[in-house]
Amino acid sequence: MSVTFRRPTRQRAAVEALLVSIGDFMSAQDLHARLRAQGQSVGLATVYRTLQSMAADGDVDMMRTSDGEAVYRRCSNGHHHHLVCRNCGRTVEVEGPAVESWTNKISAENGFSDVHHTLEIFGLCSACTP
Amino acid sequence: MSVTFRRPTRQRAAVEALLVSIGDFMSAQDLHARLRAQGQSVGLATVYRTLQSMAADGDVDMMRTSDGEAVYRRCSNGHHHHLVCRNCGRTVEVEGPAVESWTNKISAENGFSDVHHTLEIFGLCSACTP
DNA sequence: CTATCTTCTGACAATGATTCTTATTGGGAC
DNA sequence: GTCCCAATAAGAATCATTGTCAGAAGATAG
Ligand SMILES: [Zn+2]
Ligand SMILES: [Zn+2]
Ligand SMILES: [Zn+2]
Ligand SMILES: [Zn+2]
Repeated sequence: MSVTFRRPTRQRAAVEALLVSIGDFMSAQDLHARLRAQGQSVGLATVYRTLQSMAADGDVDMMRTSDGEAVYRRCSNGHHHHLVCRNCGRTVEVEGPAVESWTNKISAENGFSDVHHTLEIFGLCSACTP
Repeated sequence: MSVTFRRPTRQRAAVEALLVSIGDFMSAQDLHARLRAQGQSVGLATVYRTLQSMAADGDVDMMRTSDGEAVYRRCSNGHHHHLVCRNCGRTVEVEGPAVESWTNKISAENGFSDVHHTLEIFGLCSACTP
């Protein structure tokens, strides 16, 4: 597992700190706007590059909203999935050993190797259920 | 189950026929280019609208590639997922009753209602394994 | 500390998928 | 045929994301 070295820079620290303080999924555009709003000057391209590297290093989790926009969140380590409220955006991390073994089994049965998967559940949380 | 009525138009028929003949995932842009190439004149926006309505009606299946582009495929009916070769694009439809019940259970446990989910598995098919 | 090498950054241009706008067309019910 | 309204075409507009490239700032050796 080669985790490329990253230089500790003001910008990287700012993005990470903001993600920690937010604790929820947020798009690169939003993060950039918030950094601007709090006076921190960080370029938009830098926010994108930083998030991509953090995601590659496994420091943040990336998912795509239903309309294709990438959103990032500071996550607990380890493989997991999300249960997302499509109304208020509240997110719950979930784990499913059964799902993991199923994907492995189905992959092997079909001769696929080096697999990974994406799984997201969308619905209405209790607070948003009418 | 309200399935809105759709007018049978030349364009809609052309998109559907092409999807059937291809039998694989394809982006709106690609479909449009192919229609053009075979002499059929169909507007790009029309291809988008048609695909969206077909997806809404459950006539085609939509998924997003890792870079966020939407791709569509004429699929067998019923809920299922895909095992996709990240090298050659070969796709296998898979079903997982265990996964379905797991998502329902986990949703209920967390007070979520009206849920749906996305699940895709990516890997290397046997032909593409080195 | 200074020189130097390398990576990171910022401003802005460029890309590319998707949607919007508006005038026009063509199913389909009568 | 005639009328109504959804469907379409063409192109402009939107908007997230990426590319460019010169300059800034860590790291490292001397
Ligand atoms: Zn909610
Ligand atoms: Zn998983
Ligand atoms: Zn393959
Ligand atoms: Zn499913």
